[in-house]
Parts: sequence; structure tokens; C-alpha cells
Amino acid sequence: MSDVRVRFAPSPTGYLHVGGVRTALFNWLLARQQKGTFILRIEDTDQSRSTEEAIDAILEGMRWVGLDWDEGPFRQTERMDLYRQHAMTLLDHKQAYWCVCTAEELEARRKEAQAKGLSPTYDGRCRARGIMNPTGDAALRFKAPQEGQTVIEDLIKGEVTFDNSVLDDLIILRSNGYPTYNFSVVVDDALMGITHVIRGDDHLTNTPRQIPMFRALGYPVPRFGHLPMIMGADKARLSKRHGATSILAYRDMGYLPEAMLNYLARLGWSHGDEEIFTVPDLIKKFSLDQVQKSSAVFNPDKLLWVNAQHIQHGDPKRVSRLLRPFLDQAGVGTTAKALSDDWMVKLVLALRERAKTLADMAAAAAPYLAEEVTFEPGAAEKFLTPAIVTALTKLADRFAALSEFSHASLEQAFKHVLDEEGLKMGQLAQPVRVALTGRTATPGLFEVMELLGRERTLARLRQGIERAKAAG
RNA sequence: GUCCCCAUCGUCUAGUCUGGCCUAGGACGCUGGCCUUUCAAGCCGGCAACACGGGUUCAAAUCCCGUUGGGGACACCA
Repeated sequence: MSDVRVRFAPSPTGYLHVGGVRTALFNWLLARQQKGTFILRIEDTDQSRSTEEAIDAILEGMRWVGLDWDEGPFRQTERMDLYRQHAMTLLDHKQAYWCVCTAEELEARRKEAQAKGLSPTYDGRCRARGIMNPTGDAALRFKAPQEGQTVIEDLIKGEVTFDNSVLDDLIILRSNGYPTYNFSVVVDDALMGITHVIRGDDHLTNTPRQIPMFRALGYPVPRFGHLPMIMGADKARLSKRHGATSILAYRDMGYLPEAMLNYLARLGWSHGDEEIFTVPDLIKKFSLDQVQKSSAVFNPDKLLWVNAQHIQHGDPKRVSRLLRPFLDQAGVGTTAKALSDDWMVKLVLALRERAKTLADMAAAAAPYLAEEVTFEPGAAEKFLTPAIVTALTKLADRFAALSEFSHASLEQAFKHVLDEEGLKMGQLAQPVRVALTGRTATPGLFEVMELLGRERTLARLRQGIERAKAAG
């Protein structure tokens, strides 16, 4: 185990979204590659916005994509004493002070400043008051440095310099006794021994506010790396407006977790011209050096393609296992339960080239699971006609006489009928396909027959013949 | 408004640090064809980009400055 310690620290104010997963992924990848420690911390200090449901959704999402954590999940609301203790230390050392300005006053001043075109920062009016024992509601503010510069050696962006004059005195303890974000992160990152803070670049301007707090508290300052944001097609920050943003929605649509991770990794990171990575690949090849500095647009089309690649090249056993719940959803689950793993693997092998999601695959699987054939509109009318009855009948008879119902023997029998009837493959294949599946687009015919088995193949063929006769 | 970040095909990106091998490569999508029992998959081809303007240099997508554009931050949210 190396000394690399990283964390993912979401706030439970909503579901786990795609951007959050990518941040978690990059941290996790770093930890797994360096044999370090990945910590999950729930930042729930906003009483009014945090919910238990959101925490559950975050944990469920993390588990679904397979980003397992080594420590935690910690909840900041269970660590209140720590923040208060540290806040008091700062107060004792005169690095923090009580502020009795009310939220309403501050809001009013902010608006006024903004209207005048000034910076909407706190003017520091309580700084010099030296209030020791506030009577009413009071918040604790951190004395930010006002001179000099804070320089960040960002792992991704490079050197970033801020003039400390842009800093104001941040509230670290609310009047309700809860710490604010910028303070609780510092205390936790310090106490948890975080070595690398890898987070979204929306936090870049928080960094010069946090560094002085580490110093004031006497803790070492971790390394920082700020990841570019993920945008929607309109270049605006990814949000509900851009469709599915909850990671679990992708699970429900039939995406593979490894495909999701593959796609997300490629959003902002690259390894030469490679596109498809397994999770172990990512762990081996990931590097902060190859992370992009600029934001990336989330492209659902490419995600779909990546998913198709993983369905197509992934372990068919695994795919079939993931497919089962989708068969349930498609209403053919009861049949599926009774099916052997071997048969399921055959099914996946037959369908995987034409399925981009597990939901697609489940829909394509229906003809092999349902009792009755459901004809797609127009298919029977077009292909099951009197003209094909003779050939179809001969085929059924030959199939019935087969000692072995296998791909090779079926194909041989099929060719015989073709010869006898003077037909081309396509002329007979489509009617058979429709008779067997009700559809005009399916896997190869002989795979279909193997999947169906002798009984169902013959039964459906004969039903098809009757239907073709009746069409006359 | 102030501060910070960013800038290669529509999108994701290689190339930028360590200028020349770049008449800018790959991928998604779109598109033409091949293969073919359907549909896919696969294979071959096409369209398509260094934001702009100044420098520096024998030479700039690559270095510097500016402009423009995009994004982020400026809460008793995280």
C-alpha cells in the first residue's frame, strides 16, 4: 500500500450524476493504480438540502459502477465535534472571529455592491470588533490573508496564481453551529490524510481560500488537481435539461457499468488513439498527465457505441447475467429463469452484434422466449405467401427427418431444398425467418433454429405454412 | 462587475511541455462502397479542424503578447 490517499466527497443534495462519477472514477483509478486508499465522504453539512434518499442513491450508484471505497462512507454530520474543535482553535489563535452581521444584511450589501459593479465580497466589518462572547446568533469567520499571493501547483492546470486581495473572510461556522463547506473539507482532508485532492475545476477558486486554512491549522497542504467540467450539447454545464444525468438511469437503460466507466474516462483523458478500455486497462494506463485541461461535451451517441463495443466483446456469461433483469422487464423473465446458463450464453452470442444496450437485447430476445410468434406489421403478408408453400413444406419435412438438429445439418438440408426448388438463399430465408420469429431482421437463420430447438422450429414452420396457404 | 481556467474536425481526442517527421492522425456521428440468408457487425473510401491578430524564429498547431469566444467562482450551498 502506498501513501496515496484520495477521496470522493459528494454532497447528498440529489442523485449521483455523470460528472460526479467521473470525478470519483479518476480518484479511484489513481488509488487503485498506486495501491493507495480511496475514501468516500458524504458532505451533508447543509441541513436543509441533504437527504437520506440522496445518500442511498449515491451509494447505489457507486456500487453499480463498481467504484468500491476503502474507508467510509463518512458523514460530516457525524463529525461535528471535530469541526467545532478546530474552529475554536482558530478563534483562540485569533485566526477567526465572531461576526454578528445577519444573513439578510449580508445579502443586501452583496446586492448593493454588485449593483455598483463592485465585488460582492464580505467587507470585513466585524473583523476589528473583537467580539468575544456574542449574545445572539453569530457566525465564525476565518481571517483570510489580504496581502501577497497564493500559488497552486495544480496537477492538471499547472501553476495558478491568485492575489490574496481577492479573498474575503469566509464563514467557517454558521450561527446554527454547523460548519460550512470550505472549512469542513479542509478539516476532513487534513484529518483523513488526503494527499491528492482531485475534484472538478469549479473548485479551483476555492483552493486559495482553503490553503490558508490548512496552514492556519498547522496541517500539511495536499496536492490539488482540478478536472475540467463535463458539458451538455449546448456547452452549458450538464444538468437535468440534458436528459438522463443520474447514473442509475443509465443502468436502467441497459448500459454496462464498464462501458460507462470507459466512456467517462475518455471524457477528458486519453491514451493515444485507444478508445476501448476494460477496467483493469484503465487502472494500468490512467495518468493525470494525460488529462485534458478544457471541458468536454457529453456525447450520448459515442457512449452508445462504447456500450455496444463492450456488449460485443465482453464476456458473454457476464452479459447474460446482466441481461436477465431486462428480460424480466420485457415480460419474458419467467421463461428466462428456467433457461440454462449455456442457453443464455448462446442467446447473447446470437444477439450481441445487433444490440447497443441490454434493453435492445432483451427486446430482440423475445421471439426465442415467448410462446407465440408475434408478427411485425406486414412481414407475414409479404413473405408467407402461397408461392412459398411447397418449399417451406419440403424444408419442414427434411428438418423433421434430421437425426441431429445442428447448425451444419440444418444448413445442408436447407441447401438441398434450395437446389430442388431452384431458389436462391434469400428467396427462402426471409419466409423462414418470418415464420420462425415473426421478424424480418434476426440473427443468422441456423443460429435462430438452434436457439429455438427442434420442437419449436418445426411447430413454427408448420404454422407458417398454414398461414401462407391461407393467404391465397 | 471582479478574479480564475480554457481554446485542434459538429463531438471526444493525438500532436503542444522537448518548434521541423503535420499537405494535422484516430474515434463517434454523417455519408459512398464491399461482404452478405435479413438486420447488424466487420472491412475499404469520403466530408470535416489548428478561433483571430500580432510577434519570436531559417521554420509555429506547437513559444510570447493581445483580441475574441466559451466555462467556472465570487452564499450562514457544496
